[in-house]
Amino acid sequence: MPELPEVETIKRDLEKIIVGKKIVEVCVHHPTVVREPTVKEFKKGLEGASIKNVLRRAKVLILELSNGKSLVIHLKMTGQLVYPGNGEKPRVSFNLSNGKSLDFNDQRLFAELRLMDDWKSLKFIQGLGPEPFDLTLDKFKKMLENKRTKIKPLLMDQSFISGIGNLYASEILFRSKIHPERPANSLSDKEREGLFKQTREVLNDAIRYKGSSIDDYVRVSGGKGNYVSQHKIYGRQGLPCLVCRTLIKKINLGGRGTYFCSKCQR
DNA sequence: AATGGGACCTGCGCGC
DNA sequence: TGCGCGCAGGTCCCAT
Repeated sequence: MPELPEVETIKRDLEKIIVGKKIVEVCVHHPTVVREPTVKEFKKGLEGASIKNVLRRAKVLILELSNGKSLVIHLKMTGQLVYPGNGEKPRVSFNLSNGKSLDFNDQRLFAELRLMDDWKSLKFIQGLGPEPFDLTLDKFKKMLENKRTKIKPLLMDQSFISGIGNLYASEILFRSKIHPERPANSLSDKEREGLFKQTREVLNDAIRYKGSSIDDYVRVSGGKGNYVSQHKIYGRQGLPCLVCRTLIKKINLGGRGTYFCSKCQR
């Protein structure tokens, strides 16, 4: 579930809290989440290092360490980073020199932790499309040309544009008044411009509200993100559209729940 | 090339 | 009350 706004929120929270702190001990309670290298090497490479810098690329968090290595964290759907640890048994805990711990939780064990020499060499990172905020309108328009794919799965395609997932794709398309099944290359100039604008606006607003706390997403403090109060379409199937009162539909698109208003979105 | 499905997981809510 | 099932979605992988 954590998409760009949630991961960006965690990044900004972490930046304030853990930069400059030293990791004294790493406890791996569930080895499944450590994907690279071995658990032993993972611990060895982290213990004694301090955190120099926190970065975000797409939905991925990167903690750059004083020893030149990087801790790469993909939260997937249910991953959480909580500081200070709240006593619930985490999958992995990073004990810091101040006696507190940064806890990594992940109910469904989809998340991935990696300790790497060069995070940019990770295949997933290499395959990523541009960050939404790095794009210009012209570039974005060109990207949509010759794409016959349905627009919603395309927005969620990380090799096309990075950071947008199921929730924000629905919100962006509703506000752009574009039907999620429209072929990308069928969008008019005006629609492409609107889509570009709404993409930035929705993601920016969501960051301002500190993300959407549905399912497992919490901030590093354990607090919630408040963008759910601004949702107009996601999760509202059967309820009246906030603009025209038409009942909101839910369909399956690319295996994902897709919410839209059949009157507002054409 | 694009699309569809299954796999990975677990907890929750639903129907019976 | 309890059980089994489907669903939730990020990403990879395979088949068509």
